[in-house]
This record gives sequence, structure tokens and C-alpha cells, in this order.
Amino acid sequence: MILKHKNMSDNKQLVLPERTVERLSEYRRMLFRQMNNYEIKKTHIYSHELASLHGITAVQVRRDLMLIGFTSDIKKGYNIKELINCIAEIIDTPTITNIAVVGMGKMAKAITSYFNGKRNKLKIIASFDSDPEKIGAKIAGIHCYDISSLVEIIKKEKIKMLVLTLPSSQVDDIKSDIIESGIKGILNFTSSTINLDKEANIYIQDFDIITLLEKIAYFSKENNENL
Amino acid sequence: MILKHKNMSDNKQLVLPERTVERLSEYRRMLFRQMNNYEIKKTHIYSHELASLHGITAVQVRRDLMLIGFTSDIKKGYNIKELINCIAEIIDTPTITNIAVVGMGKMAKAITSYFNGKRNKLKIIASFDSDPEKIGAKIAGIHCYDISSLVEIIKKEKIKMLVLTLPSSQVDDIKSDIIESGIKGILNFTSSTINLDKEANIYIQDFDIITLLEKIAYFSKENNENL
DNA sequence: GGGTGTGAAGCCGTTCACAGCA
DNA sequence: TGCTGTGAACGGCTTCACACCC
Repeated sequence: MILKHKNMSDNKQLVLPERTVERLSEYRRMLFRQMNNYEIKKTHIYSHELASLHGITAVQVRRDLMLIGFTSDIKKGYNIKELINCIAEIIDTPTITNIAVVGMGKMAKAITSYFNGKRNKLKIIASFDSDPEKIGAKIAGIHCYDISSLVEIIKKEKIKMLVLTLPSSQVDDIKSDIIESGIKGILNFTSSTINLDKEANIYIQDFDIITLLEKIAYFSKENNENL
Repeated sequence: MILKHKNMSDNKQLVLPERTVERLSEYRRMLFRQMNNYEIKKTHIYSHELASLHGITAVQVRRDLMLIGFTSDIKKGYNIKELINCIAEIIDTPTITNIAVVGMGKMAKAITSYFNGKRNKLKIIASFDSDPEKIGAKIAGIHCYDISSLVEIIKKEKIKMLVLTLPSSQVDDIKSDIIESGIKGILNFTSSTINLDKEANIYIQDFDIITLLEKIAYFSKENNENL
């Protein structure tokens, strides 16, 4: 509808920086909150307001909005509703994007329960496991399939993204299936890095709790001493 | 013991880049696996071997090891055991670092069960919640305290890091408590950014599943079209 | 003056290119 | 020749500085 997004207007779509995309997602949710939940039903917001809500600088906000070609209303700041729509134009997919979880353990259940319902263009619709007890069951509201049917189900159910929460040791076993399935994006909770670089063209985001906690411990240590 | 780490030898400790610290954590775990789990009990490893195990370049590995002042044995590659010890010198704390989880929901339980036992210098030893059903109980092997006793317990139990898994709406309520408690590092699973910049000197790592999945969706989209 | 939009500079991390060494 | 260690170049992202506009 509203199409202030410069990059969308020329047919050659400009790719945004990773960090900008992350912040756009955060801006949007914050903007929703600003628009709805407060007694002061704001319609406009200044860059420095949005910035301080996120603990970043106003320049950063303006730069991000510049990149998506969104401009402010003179003297009143950014129109919240229009900005929400503009961000949606950019980061949302036109139709619902289906996601599946591989390895239906505690973490997967927690993620599924937490996530589903939070975004209306992204939905976890299936899970895979090798445990006979789980296969065929409905866990955290979604059907659990046999991991051996990964490729088949991904294609049938039009699944576009995977969340990997299976034991690291089992990751290698499904690599080729993942590539074959045509999956385009992965959130990898596994502690093993899956390097399927070769032309598979899959966007992978690694998340490893052990690494992160060790990193935090390291920089906490630093905090005590210098700096 | 083995002290090849240049930075440790001069009393002014050099701070490593974030990404390097992350990779060191990953290298270490991979090195353990290389040393123990394989039939070929390797004692040495080349930079390009370690690199390909992680899906990165050999230069990257060498650069990281250069930064920690670790050098190879001539013509044989890096001594695995010594490297493990060197990494431990840098990222491990001398004593066990205690961690607490705030908000004892499904996610917290999954994280605790997953993490505890994996690293011997980091341990989740307590949790906090406001739910009377949970307070006083032992959940996922750890005691759950009343969230109102946050500051007290953190000081008493010498807790140095927090994992925040409580609803975003409740984050603001505990901000001042966190600062008062003297906590040095936070892993924030909440979708609200906690900006407690002001001299609190807390290292914060944000992790927001919604943001990450939206980002992955965005770049998956890109993958389909250009690039 | 109080806000915005943006070229230019700066910073951080990765990669290139190459010298050195057995 | 094959691997390492590293200055220098590069690229992505953030911040500075400033022109512009009501």
C-alpha cells in the first residue's frame, strides 16, 4: 500500500545491512507498543525518542530509516503507522512463511510455544524427530514428523526455514537432506557449525548458548579490571 | 601452567575482539573433540584443518591465535593440548562463575537443562520468579527464589551473570535491582532492550528469537531473487 | 532552535598478499 | 613446497559534522 521504500520502487531491490534489518524488526514492535498500549496514543515519533527506547543513537535510527527511504513529516517526526507499514513492506513476506523445527526437545518446545502467535507472517508449523515416541504426536501444538521424511515434508508443506535444535552429533546426518530440501534459511541452535556453503545459498544464523555465556563471562571479567 | 599468552604476561591485559572470543570458545570445543573422540588421536592441527571444521578461513584462525599470542610448533601445526590450555587461560575464570536465570519458564528450564554440565567454569545455580507455585521449588535442578529477593540472593550466592527469560513487560521492574546487585554480564532473551548504560558497566548480549527469525526470513527472500 | 538527511571520517573485523622458515 | 605470522588493504557498520528546513 504505502510505498515510501525507495529500494522497492526500482526493480533492482537493494539489500539492507544485517544490523539494519534486525533493528527494523525491533523498531516495528516498539512502534506497535507506542501506538497501542500507552495512554498517550502517539501518532508521531522523533528519531531521538525511538533511539532512546532502544538504547541507541538518534543518528542510527535516522540512518536506518534513510536506508529504507522513509522520511519524516515536517516538524512532527515520523508517522508511526506509516513507518510500521513501510517496515512490513520490507521485512515481511507477502504470504505466511512456514518454519519447521528439527529435534523436538525441550528447547524446541520452548521456542515454539514462545514464538507462535507473536508474528503473523512467520509460523512454526511442523517438527521433526527420530524418537518413535514423538513421531506422529502433536507437541507444542505442531505435528512431529519422522526425521527421515524431512525432504518430503518440507517440499509438501512448503517449509522455507528451519530451526535446528537437535544434538550436534546428528547435524552431519541431515546436511545433505537440508540442501536437497531447498531450505533457504536456518536458525542453528546446535553447537556445531554447519558449513554448507557450496552454492546451497542458505542464510544461516548461528546461536550457541555455550559460546555466548563464555563470551559474556570473558567480557564481564574485563569489566571488573580495566575499562 | 602453559603461558604462551602474551597478553597475560604483561599486566595490562589486552582486550580481544568479540568475534575472536566467540571463535576461541568454539575452537576449544572442537579441539576437545579432535583430541578425544576420534580414532585418530591427533596431537597437532593445522590452521586450515581447524578452519574447515568451522567453515571459516585459515587466515582467520591464524589471526585469532596471533591475537592470543599462540604459536605453532614448527612444521607440525598447533599443539592441540597446549592450545586448549591457552584458550582456557584466556576465557575461563579462575573459579566457577555462578549464573542465575530470571523468569523460570519453559525457555529457562530448557536452557538450564541444556547448559548445566557442559562447561565446568560456568554454572547456573539459581533462578528467580514471581509465581508462588515456583518460589521455593527446585526446577531443572536449581532452586527458585522469589524475584523480590534478587539483590539479596545475588550478593549472598556470589552470582555474577544473569540470563533474562522473563516477559518483556516485567523487565523494567527489575532494572534497578540488577544494577544494585552488581551483576557484570547479562544474556537477554527478552524482546526488550535493557539500556542500563549509565556507568553500570554491564556487558549485555541480546538474543531475540523474533528478530532473528524475521532477519532470516528477510535474507532468505533475498536469496531467492538476487545474489 | 529543534529537528532531519547525509557525505565523510572512523572503527572494527576480515581478507589479501607476501615474507619467512623448515 | 607447504605452512605460518603479519602489515596493509578492504568492507561493513557507526558516528561525526554539518547543511537544510520549518
